[in-house]
Amino acid sequence: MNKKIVDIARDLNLSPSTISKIVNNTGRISSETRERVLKYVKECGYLAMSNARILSSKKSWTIGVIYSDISLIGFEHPFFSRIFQSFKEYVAHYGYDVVMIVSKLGSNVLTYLEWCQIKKVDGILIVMGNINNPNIIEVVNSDYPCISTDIVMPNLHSVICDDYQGVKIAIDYAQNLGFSKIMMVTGPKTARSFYVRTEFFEKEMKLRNLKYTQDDIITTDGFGFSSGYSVGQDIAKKENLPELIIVNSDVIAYGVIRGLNSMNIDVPNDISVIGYDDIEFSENFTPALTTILQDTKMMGERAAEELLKSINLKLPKTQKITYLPVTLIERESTKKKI
Amino acid sequence: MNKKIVDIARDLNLSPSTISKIVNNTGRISSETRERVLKYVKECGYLAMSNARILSSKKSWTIGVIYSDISLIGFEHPFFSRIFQSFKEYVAHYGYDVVMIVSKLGSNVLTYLEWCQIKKVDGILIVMGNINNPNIIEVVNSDYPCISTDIVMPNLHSVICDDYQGVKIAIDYAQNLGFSKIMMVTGPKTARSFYVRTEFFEKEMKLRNLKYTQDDIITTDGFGFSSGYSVGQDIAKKENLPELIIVNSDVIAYGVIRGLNSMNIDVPNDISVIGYDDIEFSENFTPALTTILQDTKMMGERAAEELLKSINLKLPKTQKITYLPVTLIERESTKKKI
DNA sequence: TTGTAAGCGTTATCAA
DNA sequence: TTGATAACGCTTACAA
Repeated sequence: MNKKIVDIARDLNLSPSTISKIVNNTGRISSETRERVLKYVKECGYLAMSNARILSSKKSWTIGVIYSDISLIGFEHPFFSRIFQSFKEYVAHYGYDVVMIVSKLGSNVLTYLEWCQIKKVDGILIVMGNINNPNIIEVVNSDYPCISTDIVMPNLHSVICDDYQGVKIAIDYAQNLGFSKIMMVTGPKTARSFYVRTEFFEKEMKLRNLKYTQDDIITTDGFGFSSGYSVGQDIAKKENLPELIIVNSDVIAYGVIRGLNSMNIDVPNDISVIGYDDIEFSENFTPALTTILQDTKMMGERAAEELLKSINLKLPKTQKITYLPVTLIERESTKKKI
Repeated sequence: MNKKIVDIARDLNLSPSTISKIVNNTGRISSETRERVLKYVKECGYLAMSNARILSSKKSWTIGVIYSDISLIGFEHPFFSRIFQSFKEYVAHYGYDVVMIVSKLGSNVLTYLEWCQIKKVDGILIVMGNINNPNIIEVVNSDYPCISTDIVMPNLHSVICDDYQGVKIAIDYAQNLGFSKIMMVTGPKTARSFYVRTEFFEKEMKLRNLKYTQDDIITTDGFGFSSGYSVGQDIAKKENLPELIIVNSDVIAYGVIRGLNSMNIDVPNDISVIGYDDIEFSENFTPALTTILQDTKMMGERAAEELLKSINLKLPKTQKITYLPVTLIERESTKKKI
């Protein structure tokens, strides 16, 4: 059996509180006994039991993670899982554990907030969520520090990529290629990013005096390949084909391209396509996908940094958005106008 | 502030222990007071604090997860993240939380075992790991119930797909297509599955009197696309081309195919290729990849089921392997011999 | 600088 | 069937 704090206190002829202070680097202790204790602690491999610590202190060193709120997309989504991965590594470095928040625990159904309460989490990461979910709203408006890498709402700090910049870059690039007939294909507007990018698209097209109609902005009915596929086929049927399509998700872009192909339209020779995200596979797709890279590693780290900051500072909650830059990765699905 | 167990005991003129018994469904209580308590508990939304429970009881209702043991592959790997996802859902149903095990927590570096001890986990899931990692070995040989969905070693129960069946199915299929010149490309042999599949390949080829040499089994130097790519190019240079290649990972198979393509060899017209895993993208690759499907959802669920079983039964640890069936998904990277 | 003692919120063991 | 009471292992005022 491992020694407990009382054991090592007894062994050293000191009191448990002294040990505690030394181990936690708190209070004033003579460097003499500090060293003596530290040495012995190392020898015994003494480690404080997590639950006892949490029970008797305010901090739990635990961060709850809301992930699969939208059941349509789970852990397998490479975009979000990379954010999570990088977040986890960052906070671990500062001593935090990461626990998945679930809403049904055994027989009782818990709200996210209830779960956070019984676990006494120090903070919450919303990797992705649904702004209409009452559970999410409740958590965001609670006293728990929260950070989001997806949704944006009042009282919430979000770390997201700059969608306006992304859209601008894409259109810039399209123009440099010599195109003016540009379309946008977006995913379900219930997702914030899909929604705002169409707004920005319209704004920028107007600013640049590029013609477009509402028919040039198509919303898919889902997040996957097949949704893109049927949209690709629809586009192929238009009398007036676009020169370039900006698709707001790589996965959907794959579908659009294949849908186009199925109607004998070649990418990039007939139409150029730009994706969004730069997930791992885009490099290996045929044609390799030109796309807007969102740096998921940076998102995770930045979210972690901001969350830890607000845990330590305990500031009042307000809405805040931290924008991260995006970059265009040029590959083979786009081609200069000839 | 939420009520604690003493509060609701006082309110109801009962003792905390009685409340505890009722909430935990333990001990004998008159159905009269049971109902009264349950009603009031629901009203107040009383929920027991997790840490206090863990401290005073044996169980933590927590399962530790070892994931990124091999730093080369992280959460973004769709194969493993899906297993994790399905595992998590299963155990949540039985009241278990899932925490990521990390080896550096703040300033001190912990072994996996130490981490499990301070967290008092009830069991451990090894989603993927390295059998040579002393941390893993220590955990597996400890008293903690463990389950693995990847590695196989003494004292460990593993839930994995039947690699022998997979290889057999692949060769069966190749023969049905009319081929006998079959190669295998495998990933680094440090990964169990990559290793055993080559063993099974040799065994089956012999059994069927199919000719092959050691040159027909190629090991890549990595897990990714590019490793496959260079192998694909190497194969293209052979004087005696194979008719079909079994590649033990979809991702590597993508690379092999593109490497072949780069040397003007078409798949499937010149050579057929079978992958392994059936990750999400294989359907959308060009050509759509014929592959051996490993049912990750089932793996996660089965692993969860087996782990909970051994948590509850506390049997002595022995090596055990639960094999799950695989199936071949026929797509466009393979073609009948003409 | 160190020690005492009272919590933290449950569960578990006995008694009643 | 219910209730005292002692753990569980640590932190933290406060006292010495």
